[in-house]
Amino acid sequence: MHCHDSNGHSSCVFHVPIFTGLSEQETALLNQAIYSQGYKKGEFVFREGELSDALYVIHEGVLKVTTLSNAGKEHILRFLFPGDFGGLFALFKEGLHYGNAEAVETSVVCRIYRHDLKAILSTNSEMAYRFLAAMSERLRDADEWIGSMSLMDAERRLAKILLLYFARIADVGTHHLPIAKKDLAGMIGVAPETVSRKLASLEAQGIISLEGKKGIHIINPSALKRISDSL
Amino acid sequence: MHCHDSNGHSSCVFHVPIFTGLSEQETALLNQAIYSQGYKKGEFVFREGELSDALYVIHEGVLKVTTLSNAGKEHILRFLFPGDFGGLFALFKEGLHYGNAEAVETSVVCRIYRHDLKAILSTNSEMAYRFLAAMSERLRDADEWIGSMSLMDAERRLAKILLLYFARIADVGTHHLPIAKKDLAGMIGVAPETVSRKLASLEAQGIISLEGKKGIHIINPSALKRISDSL
DNA sequence: GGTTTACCTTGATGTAGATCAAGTTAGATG
DNA sequence: CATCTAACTTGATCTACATCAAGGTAAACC
Repeated sequence: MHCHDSNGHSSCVFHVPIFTGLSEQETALLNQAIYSQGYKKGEFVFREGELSDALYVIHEGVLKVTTLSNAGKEHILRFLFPGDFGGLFALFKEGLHYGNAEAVETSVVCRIYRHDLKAILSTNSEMAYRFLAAMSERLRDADEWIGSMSLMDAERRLAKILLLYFARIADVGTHHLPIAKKDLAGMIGVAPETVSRKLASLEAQGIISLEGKKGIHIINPSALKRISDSL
Repeated sequence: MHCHDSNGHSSCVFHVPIFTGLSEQETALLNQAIYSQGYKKGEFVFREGELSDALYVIHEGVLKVTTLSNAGKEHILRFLFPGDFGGLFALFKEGLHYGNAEAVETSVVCRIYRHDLKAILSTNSEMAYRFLAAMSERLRDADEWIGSMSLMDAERRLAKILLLYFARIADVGTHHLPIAKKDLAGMIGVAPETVSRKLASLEAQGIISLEGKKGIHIINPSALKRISDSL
């Protein structure tokens, strides 16, 4: 299925920074190469160990990317929001996916096959360059997170992840985290109980307020920033 | 200074996978664009916060890339060995370096300026594609390491880093780690004392043997593998 | 090559956070 | 809408590792 929105215009990837500034011809080419698919909550877009030859771009919804350790413990690598892309390693290294991508809520994901992407990249070096820039940014984020994991305590990491995700969430226009707290725990590498306690502590300090299971309101973002920067 | 080895042939980057398969003309172009510089132990190739417009490729020696937390605690992101490259973020995002690159021993580093690299990439899409592949591999490594940091204990992380670096070191042809143990500690995010104790424990189990300050011999790599994979 | 210095080792103590356990609640499901 | 179930909370205990402290030792430097 090709990817068009209700107006009949192409959609999916055209609001993604990497794909901006294409000529009309290239746009048409790219548009032809896009396949979209819907996923319900809990469904997998791809799984660890699968062979793949496509780039995945999130159009709607949220995916979580996880890896399983040999003993079966799950670790959450990242969440993907609209405009984010995934599956890079399997795409470029012609290898296997090293993570699972699971829909956290009903989602639409666009797919561009390697063959088509390669063709577009080879005629558009600006786009290839933007791709390199986007990947170096992701690499920077990963490096920063490695640093945080190794020298920040649970409270600081929590403050950091809250700021990080609410910055993304604010784009989407809601302050309701579509993420279970145990998943939050999985991301920052602590036990769910610890997240519970730390969130309660932040609420007691008046920095955030909690409502229901997934409702987290940031009352005082600069206090969070102070905590996460304090080391 | 342009970069030539003692035979008068171009060197530095031509044994680096990304730069293979260039035409004669492109090789000449690239060769013209390479500047090399020597660094003594302890000297910095670049520093956090500096503006930069070059790609750095390690020719000889070892660099360590570190970040400083706001409070001044150092974390080691990675070591760079001959053939590795660094400075990607500042290069592609036209931003500032987010890490310090320091020579761990006498080193030679080659530099390719953005302007020249861009020119070469734009006429050689295969090379741009190889660059993307190399970066996706580094991203995978970073992701894997984030997972390890969050769900492995000190002993497993130590086993993993030993295997990781000795695989690289073996290429270079020595089993003598050019890295102080406190730096090893900095990489895996534990206290130096813990590294001391865990190494002693591994030696007691007959898996490694220690000699002098930086001498670590891997006696039983598969035992290390078993430890690092056991979760 | 002797001296200096930073690195390393080993032991003792403290603590953040994991784990275990048991009760509570929100939201999914039919 | 009622029920059911997975997620969450809160408390008690336990442990791996950090931190503090005080020698020892290799390597770097003159």
